[in-house]
Amino acid sequence: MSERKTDYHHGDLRAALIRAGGALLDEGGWEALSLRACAARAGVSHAAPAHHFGGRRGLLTALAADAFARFADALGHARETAVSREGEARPDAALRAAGVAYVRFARANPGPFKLMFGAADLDFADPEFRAVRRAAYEELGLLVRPYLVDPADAAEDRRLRLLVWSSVHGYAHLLISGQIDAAPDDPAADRPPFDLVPLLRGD
Amino acid sequence: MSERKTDYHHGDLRAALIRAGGALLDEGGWEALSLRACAARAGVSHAAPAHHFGGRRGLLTALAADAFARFADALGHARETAVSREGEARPDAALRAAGVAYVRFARANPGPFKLMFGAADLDFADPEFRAVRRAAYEELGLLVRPYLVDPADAAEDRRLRLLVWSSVHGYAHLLISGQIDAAPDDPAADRPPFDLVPLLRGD
DNA sequence: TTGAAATCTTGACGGCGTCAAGATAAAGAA
DNA sequence: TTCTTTATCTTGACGCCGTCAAGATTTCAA
Repeated sequence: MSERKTDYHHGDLRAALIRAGGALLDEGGWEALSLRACAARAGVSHAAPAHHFGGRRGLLTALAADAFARFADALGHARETAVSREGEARPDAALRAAGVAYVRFARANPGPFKLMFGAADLDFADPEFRAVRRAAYEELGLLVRPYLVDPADAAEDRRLRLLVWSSVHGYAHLLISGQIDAAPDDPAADRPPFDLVPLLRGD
Repeated sequence: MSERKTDYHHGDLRAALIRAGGALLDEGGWEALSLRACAARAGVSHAAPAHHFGGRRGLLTALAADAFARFADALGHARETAVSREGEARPDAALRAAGVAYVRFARANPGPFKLMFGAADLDFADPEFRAVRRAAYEELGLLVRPYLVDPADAAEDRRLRLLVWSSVHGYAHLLISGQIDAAPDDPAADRPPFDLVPLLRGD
């Protein structure tokens, strides 16, 4: 349970606190995450986390950055390993697979997901947080690129990213917010109730 | 400032607390809303709000219900007063107007909006909360109905509601979550970067 | 070896949600 | 009217919280 090795100089306390915070995030969401509980789980004094993260805001931002990295990884993995089924173009398969991966991540990790997008007054100026958010946005760009009529048209690029992002994110967010009645363990709900491909081709 | 009339039996303390809570919601969001601050603003003792709402959860649920009612009103008003422009069908105008109204409400009332959809472990069993949420969902049904191929097809009905709801909600939520860089006072951002009409007709 | 810096602890402060007990006003019964 | 009951609101206390200052301990560089 306790991760400390000695009374002083834990060695890797920052990582241990991230792990402890992640566990608390999964259990009670970010609203219920306290620095003191996080410290207790890591086996250190109540004020230790503030030293590494500046305060609760800093810890939440670090946890959100960690979640964003895993999120971008999940999207990237889905895009790369997507297999085209009979007559399905490769970009179409990648897009659909990423959409499912997006929803699946949100459902499997509601705590981190709500933290990432719940606007818990995170520190948007934090360099690491900026970097992982940018990585996720570029994953989106890779998915949309094949559908651009003019790959150099930045406005079209932005519009297509927003279209696919908004629709998938909206479904995922409504789902985990309890607005849509779906069995929590029903894998069929992982698939958005609309097809992303015609949404992009339709213009 | 103080809304009380006498030391005891305020008379309409519940409504006064809703007003005070709404103001706090606009100022600092639901995360920063405390029963004690709400009580202080209404000019009553620190434990008074708990008596009327059971606790913080009850107050937040009541505030969310209040916000949902105003939200449904905004959508309904947009739908009813939508004017068709040269050659535009009436349902198309209503749908587009409601989409703009949805985003506009979210941007103008980020505090209530995040409370409504932020899944702040509200009391989803509360009768009033259930009623206003249902009213909003039925507003959505009125917008989508004209596009149903078979008005009796419940599955299609649900699918179209989810499509338009997801896309507009996703855009609105990404916007107020700071994920999309847009000037907070830019009215052009009220309009989703996609047209809802072909999204519904496209199938 | 020694001084400085980084790491973590200890203790305290006010604010918070919640509960129990009490005070006061309103409403109903006689 | 007076008495009793009920609803409303206050007071006080409890433990948990984030944060800060000060101290203790370890590491590291000079």
